[in-house]
Amino acid sequence: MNQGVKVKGEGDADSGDQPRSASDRVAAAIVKEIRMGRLVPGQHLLEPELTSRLGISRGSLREALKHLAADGIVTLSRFRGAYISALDRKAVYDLLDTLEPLARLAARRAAEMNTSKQKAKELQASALRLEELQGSGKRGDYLTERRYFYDLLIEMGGNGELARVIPLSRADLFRAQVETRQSEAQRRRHAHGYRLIAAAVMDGDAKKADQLMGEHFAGTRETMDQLADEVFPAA
Amino acid sequence: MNQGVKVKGEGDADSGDQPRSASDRVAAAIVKEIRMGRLVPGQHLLEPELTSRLGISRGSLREALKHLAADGIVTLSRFRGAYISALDRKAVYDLLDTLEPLARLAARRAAEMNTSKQKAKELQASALRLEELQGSGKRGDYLTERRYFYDLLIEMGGNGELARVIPLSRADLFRAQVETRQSEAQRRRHAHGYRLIAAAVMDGDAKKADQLMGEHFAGTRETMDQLADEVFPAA
DNA sequence: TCAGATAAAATCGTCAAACATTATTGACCC
DNA sequence: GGGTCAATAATGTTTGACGATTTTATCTGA
Repeated sequence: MNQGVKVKGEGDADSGDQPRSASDRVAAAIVKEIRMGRLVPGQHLLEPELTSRLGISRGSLREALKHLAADGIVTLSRFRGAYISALDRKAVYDLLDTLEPLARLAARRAAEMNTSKQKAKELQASALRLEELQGSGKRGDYLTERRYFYDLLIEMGGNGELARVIPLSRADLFRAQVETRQSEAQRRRHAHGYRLIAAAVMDGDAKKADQLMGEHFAGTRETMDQLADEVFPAA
Repeated sequence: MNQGVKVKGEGDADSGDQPRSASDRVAAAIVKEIRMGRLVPGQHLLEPELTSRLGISRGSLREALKHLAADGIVTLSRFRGAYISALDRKAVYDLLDTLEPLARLAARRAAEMNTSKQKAKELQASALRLEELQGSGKRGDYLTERRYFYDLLIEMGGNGELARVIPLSRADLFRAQVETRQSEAQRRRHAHGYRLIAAAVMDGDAKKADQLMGEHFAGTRETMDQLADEVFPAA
């Protein structure tokens, strides 16, 4: 059996530099617009409007929407179209419970793979930028930098599966939804957590990086507990 | 800003009973064929062949392939098409590292939510079927039952995010790749692990369910260590 | 005026056909 | 056998079409 099947593994990894397809570009554009606040949770995405604005065909757009729906960023409803997902309180806690062990794994692995001090420095630089951007009012820039921080952390760990699975885009959505509703102190604590984590990674202290990420999530849960119900859509 | 945006949350959850789209059916069909061994890792998926065999248009097929690529089940290479992903050794260990904390979370939550004894019994029944199917030679049936076991475990936990994130289909792919290469003892241990987990869930012993799932993964890693290199594609 | 029924418009899901771009194949030549 | 180049096949993307369904607008009657 299986005669003459050409095996194409994953090690090829030529997927990094090949030009992205139209649907990938569209998906990235939509996630970016969410971070920037131009698309808000609950918003209805109309195919005619998007195809004309982004200059692509319906087919490519639908591929992108399918992708985003798989990531949980948009919700597809038959014959009613695509909506930017809105996370209710339970969905947020579920997201945090799921994201936490993955983020801790990422932090641990990044600290263990301390081969590249270059990347670790970049991580610290990103953490510093986060503390600067926090409170500057540039919400979109803060969220974009935060996403970069996580992408870097995961890349450092070198676990390709984690990079595929960890719901960072969904976390973007969650952050975009609650970011403006937090107090100054809450925002400051959040940004400061990243600097502590980056320092532990730089030190190669995997156990501490893991623990700090856990405390970071504990802080986020505390913040969520304090948020008013109006932040979340009706259950 | 954001004037007049109708908020559509996720609580609606009417997505359960609405008829599946063509692309969803196709994606499910392909995953099933992988479990059944009719599609093997590394195999090239040709659009003309699939559209005619499955009776759908190219557009719908491409949506399905995009979905599967997001799940890491097929690898898309520009202008060269879709291949069933082949996991090399590192990818397998990465998958196990990522999957383990999620599976433990699922087991813990399922044990905590011990409201529905009905579901717990179903879980135990599934575990029993797994021990029967193990060694029966019905590889496809075993993998399908195993997938059902995990789906049930996750559903019991009630964490929707976990259900979206956990890479079960990728685990299916991994299992399909190595299942026939395991020894009788390895297969028996694997199947038996599920029964122990189901029992802990039934008892509502979250800590034990978590720990047992961890041991289950330790066993799987041990099995992987013992497998020959020929099982995996060239790095 | 307003609630309910009806018609019209808009939108989605799917398919079919077409064209441009790229990879693969195979003939040809040395 | 190895290399060059045209023919072939497959993919990426677009456009147009049609039925199904939802949403919006209009009309009616109380």
